[in-house]
Amino acid sequence: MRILLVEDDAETAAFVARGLEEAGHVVDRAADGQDGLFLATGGGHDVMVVDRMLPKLDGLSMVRAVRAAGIATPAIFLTARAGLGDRIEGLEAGGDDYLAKPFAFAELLARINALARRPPLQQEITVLRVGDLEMDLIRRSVSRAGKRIELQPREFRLLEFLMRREGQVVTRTMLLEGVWDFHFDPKTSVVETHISRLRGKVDKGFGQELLHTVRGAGYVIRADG
Amino acid sequence: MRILLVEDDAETAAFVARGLEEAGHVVDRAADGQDGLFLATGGGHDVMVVDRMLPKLDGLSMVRAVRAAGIATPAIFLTARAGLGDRIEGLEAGGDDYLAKPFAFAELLARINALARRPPLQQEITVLRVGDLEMDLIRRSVSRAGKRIELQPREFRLLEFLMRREGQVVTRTMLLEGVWDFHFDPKTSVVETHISRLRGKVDKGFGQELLHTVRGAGYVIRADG
DNA sequence: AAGCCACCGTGAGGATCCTGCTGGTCGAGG
DNA sequence: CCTCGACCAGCAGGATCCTCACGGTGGCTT
Repeated sequence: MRILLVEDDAETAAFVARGLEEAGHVVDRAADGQDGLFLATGGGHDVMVVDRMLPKLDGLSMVRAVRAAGIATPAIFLTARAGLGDRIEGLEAGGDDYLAKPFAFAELLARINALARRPPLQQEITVLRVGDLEMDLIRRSVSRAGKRIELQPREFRLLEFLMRREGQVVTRTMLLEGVWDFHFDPKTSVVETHISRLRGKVDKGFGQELLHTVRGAGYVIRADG
Repeated sequence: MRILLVEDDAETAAFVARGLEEAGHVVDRAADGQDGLFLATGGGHDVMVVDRMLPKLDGLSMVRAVRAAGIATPAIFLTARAGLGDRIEGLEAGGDDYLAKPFAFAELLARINALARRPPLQQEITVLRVGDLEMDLIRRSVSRAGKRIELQPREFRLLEFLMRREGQVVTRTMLLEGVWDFHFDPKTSVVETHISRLRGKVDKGFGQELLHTVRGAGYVIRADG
């Protein structure tokens, strides 16, 4: 999930960002309302987490402006104050939820999940399968033909990205954005290197190959020939 | 889709161009506004992606000039700055959209599709069919009578070009421009060679032939006799 | 605080694959 | 039967990709 975090206090921002990333989300950050507005209007976020007090453009106005731009991304406000009046103001501005600092991180996560309208744990996809390859997202474990495979964090993200798009060709650019969060060309063979490592663990020694390269385009994971 | 990219920073240009090409588009590049204007007035582009800051002729002026020349090709501006004023200026100059650097490439792609007035993702044509031959543009896969066919990048583009024009005679010149991006006659039999290879994979072994030669004119793909 | 270790990106070298060209052959049309 | 366009197998240059070893970094332990 892609989350926009707009928070000026560096410490809080770092804490929240880290927590969200550990939970497997991609986090875009902005330190003031103006930057936040711009990133938000770019769209593509599933949720935005916005501090109410921000330099340049306060959180309330920011979300109002985002809504005016026709963006419906759900918003959660963070605030030092916790009065009822504040809450009403926030909702009127187009916010969807409200959290008073200091807050329990777990609660933020829960609300984010709720807002993104994900069935809370019930129907959620927790196991990806491609052929005899299995990935359990909760246990963070991977196995093929019943045999456990140890993956590094980056390798895991890479494989997850591919498996979620089984059968589709995934371009290098998509991988750099989705797995590395690079928005530029590193001009090195990062992707190839990790694909190679992944192959060593996932394909080598098992009869059928699952990771296929599509020259000039990218990679696919696929069970059939 | 044919896209004109006008960007002076070589790295950014390379990254964007590569991403677009991976996504199956044809990219024409210019490094300054003057060249950009020249290429744009040539027409034939579906979208142009223009940096605002360019040598010789800035992006804004360039697009204004293109519009003055009666070319309506939709334009997307790229910019380092992110102010609202800039956005307005851009729209006034005849730009259709606006993207602040650094931007997520996926977003650029989405906006390009939006501007080209493509049905947004839902109704998009992703599968081409001619007789029992099928091409899935997202999966980049081709199959005939249910049997998977492996195609090289150039072969894929060639077949796609033909299938999009089912029943129409496609001339050698059209192919050279649309598939090879050649704007001159190579005076060799590139086209014939690739048609031949394509036949070997697509027609050979299946009863009915789909690729037909039209002597002195070009080629057609057609299911019936 | 120092040292160790896991993880990851870098860059080079080499393997592999793709593709355009050549030139001989085929076959349609006149 | 002749001519010209089309076909296609084989080849080589070059682009792309794979793999490996190395070193930096940051986290963790002692």
